[in-house]
Amino acid sequence: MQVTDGRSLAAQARRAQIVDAAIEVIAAAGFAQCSFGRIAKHAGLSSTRLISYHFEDKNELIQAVVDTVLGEATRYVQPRIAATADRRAALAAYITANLEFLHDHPTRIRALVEIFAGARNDDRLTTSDTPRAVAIDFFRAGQREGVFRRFDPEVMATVLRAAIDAVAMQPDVDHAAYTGELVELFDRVTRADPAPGDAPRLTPAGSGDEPRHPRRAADRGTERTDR
Amino acid sequence: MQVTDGRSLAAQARRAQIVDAAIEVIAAAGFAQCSFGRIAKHAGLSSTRLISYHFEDKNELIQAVVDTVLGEATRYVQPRIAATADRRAALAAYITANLEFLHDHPTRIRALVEIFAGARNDDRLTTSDTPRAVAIDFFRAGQREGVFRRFDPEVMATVLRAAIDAVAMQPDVDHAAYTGELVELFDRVTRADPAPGDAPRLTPAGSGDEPRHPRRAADRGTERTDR
Amino acid sequence: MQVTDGRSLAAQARRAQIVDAAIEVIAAAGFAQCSFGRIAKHAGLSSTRLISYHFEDKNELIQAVVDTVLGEATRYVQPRIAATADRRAALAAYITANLEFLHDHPTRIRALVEIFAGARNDDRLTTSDTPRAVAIDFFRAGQREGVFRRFDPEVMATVLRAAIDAVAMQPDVDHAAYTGELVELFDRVTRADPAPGDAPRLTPAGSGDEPRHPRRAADRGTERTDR
Amino acid sequence: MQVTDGRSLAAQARRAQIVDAAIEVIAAAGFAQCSFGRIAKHAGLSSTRLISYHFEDKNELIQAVVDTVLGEATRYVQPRIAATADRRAALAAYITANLEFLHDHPTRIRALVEIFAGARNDDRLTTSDTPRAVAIDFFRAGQREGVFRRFDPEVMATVLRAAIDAVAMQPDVDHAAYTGELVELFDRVTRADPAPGDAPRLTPAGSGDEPRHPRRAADRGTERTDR
DNA sequence: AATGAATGAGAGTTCATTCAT
DNA sequence: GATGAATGAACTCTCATTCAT
Repeated sequence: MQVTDGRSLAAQARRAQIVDAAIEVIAAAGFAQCSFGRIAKHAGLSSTRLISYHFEDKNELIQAVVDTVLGEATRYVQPRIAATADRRAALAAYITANLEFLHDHPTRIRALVEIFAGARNDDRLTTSDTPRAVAIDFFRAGQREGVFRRFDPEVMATVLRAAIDAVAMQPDVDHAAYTGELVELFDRVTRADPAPGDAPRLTPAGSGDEPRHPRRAADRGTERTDR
Repeated sequence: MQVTDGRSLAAQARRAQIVDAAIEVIAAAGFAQCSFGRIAKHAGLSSTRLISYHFEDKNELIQAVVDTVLGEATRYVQPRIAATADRRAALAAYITANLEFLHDHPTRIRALVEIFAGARNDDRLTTSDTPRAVAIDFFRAGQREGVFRRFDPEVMATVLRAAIDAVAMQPDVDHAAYTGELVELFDRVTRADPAPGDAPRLTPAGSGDEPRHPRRAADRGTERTDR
Repeated sequence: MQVTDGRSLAAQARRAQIVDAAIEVIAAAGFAQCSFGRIAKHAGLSSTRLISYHFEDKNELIQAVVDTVLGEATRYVQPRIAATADRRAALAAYITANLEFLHDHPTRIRALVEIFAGARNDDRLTTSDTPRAVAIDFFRAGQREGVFRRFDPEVMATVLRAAIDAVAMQPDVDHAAYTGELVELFDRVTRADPAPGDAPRLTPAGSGDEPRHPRRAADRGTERTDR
Repeated sequence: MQVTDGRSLAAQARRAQIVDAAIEVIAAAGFAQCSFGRIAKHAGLSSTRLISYHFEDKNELIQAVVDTVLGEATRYVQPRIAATADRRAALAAYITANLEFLHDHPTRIRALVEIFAGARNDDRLTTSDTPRAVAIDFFRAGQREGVFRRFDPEVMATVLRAAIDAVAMQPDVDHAAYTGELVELFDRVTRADPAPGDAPRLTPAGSGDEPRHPRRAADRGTERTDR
């Protein structure tokens, strides 16, 4: 009976199975319809009792879904941002990676958005270090460096997250097209106004042209996390 | 028993009362918690029977909520758009009016967003002439006129609506600040790139400077509706 | 649809039926076993839903049981006390009437005692004007009049109520014997010590010998209520 | 693995730990809420399995609680009674010792009372030699000796136990005051009526004045046990 | 136009217990 | 001696809806 995080391997596997079933139910039928009964049926469990055995209550299950998907997304996005060399490339990479992950795992992200849309404050979901907060810090840093123009970082973060989340709920999406458009859009709207006769255009994410304001090591920690 | 739309005045008043109660419940507790029981209690009705008496089923009630709020918003926004003289001013007016209405009637818009976030396709909500569709047409027209640059109108419409709806769910919002930021943001990102030595900047909504491409009458009908 | 207390006659009858069934279940099986399911089965109802239709929740049902039985007991005991002419006779009448009611309606009182023994403070049972409080006031008044000796009224009230309630839970009780014994016991222990050469003995309740300290009208209100 | 009563020392310790946890849960939350789950959580056990491992079923656990507390109380009370020289002093000592133990171990006695109030006959609690039975024998013996007047020993025993148990459930009790009052009360109500010109008053427990009817050795065994 | 009464289905949660090891 | 996994039954409560007036 090997134990890793205070739970046996068997228990971890069961929890993962239940979490996966919950994700699929939420993505397919919505947060409101995500009952233990539906999850049990979807996962092929004999009774709902197995769910309440492995999770303290429904909140803990939903929290596990959030933590799982958020963790997966972070592990996907973070290295791609770390690989960039400047703010504008990092912003492009952030959008690109988010939409790629969303393209590869549409149900998981849709479940996440459903939960955030459907859960109330009294459900006590803990989303420490929310993606929006991370984005705000990122924009602030870029403004200090002079890479970004003077906009309200909170507003911009709200719009950025709203735009990405909206894609998750859109039924038939051309992800490549959306990616290009959003990268262009947010580059246009964040970059510092060029000095006359100087018009650097952002090339698509990953092209790796030299940044004018290379990111300092000190900033690295800030944008590691994403939604 | 005077009749206007197939319903007596008394019945219309009752329906309005119930719709208002539903709006308040949804805005306060979320779409998921919006049961007949809650609505009845909130409205001070002795039983839920009164609700199912005036509405065929829950879908019809929710549909009535959507139609009511959407109608109110349209009647608020549309004249403010019609009063503008060019596309860019119209876009600014659209954003401004939306956020103004949202500021004046936060619960009503929040209820709307909750419904759209929480309702599923199988709930058969008919949102003919959706705000997003209107926005798409608007952007297309602006591109034909040469006022807007070449972006994907569907993506832009998605982002525009997502940004506005996000404000509705934000807890403590400085509406004036958000308005200014969003107007600036969407002007920046939609306007055609200036020819060299030519840089018209959008002045705040309502300033009424002469448009370069006056809107044609033929377009008028299209953007009348909003969210 | 005649209405008396905000409820139709039919609803009142249903509630009474359910309350009666609850009383019988509690008396027979204990407070802990008093589930909606048991009550429904005992009352011959098709589902528990009928119970939760007529009562807001389980607390309200239990509260209704308490109010019902307490009301019945009060209506039985109070006139018998009012008919007495002095404190000592009133005390005897109080005990006698309590045990008589208990003899005639053993299940109802047993249900009451079960509830008070089994319910916790967080169940929010409101027993304003508790029998113990009434007894305390009664003893205090008797002491002021000089009829009762100097004992702690709170302790005496606790013992008096405990003694009566204990009878309710005793399986095979000779009520007549218990009545005589308790009357004698509490008379002995409460009456003022006689002056030398003066030994008034209490004759059994209802014998109607002249009291030394006739109760004043002003006191009448105090001992109206019983458990 | 040393064995004393058919169980190893380790097993005995575990059982004692579980019994203690059960006592605390019952005293704090009531008999109805005393589930294996609550006990396990309170005792810091990882699962309820440990409880059902050490106890055949719930009845055995509750029986163990009763035996434990009853044994403790007996070991506390019995010597204090044995140290007295006559019936009336013994009665005073009985009350005094009971309330002292109750004062020192309020949760344990409260748990006991909760169990007796909440448990049903079908729970098969064996309380051989119940405190009430002991008290009956005690009163009978005192009557034979002429120390106690002619009352019904069963009624008196019921009242005595009810009075003591009631103190256990009273929230904020002045134990010293209650002790004095109860001693005085039960002395008054049990003692033989004095012959004219002869008025022996009971002095507080332990004063050790010579009894008129010294207890015979044959009675000693009877009143050893208490509740 | 309005209402009371009733209902079956399903929600999450708790329960003591059994089967393994 | 101790434990994890699993389970069926029962719990209170909420749901939208139907049948009567």
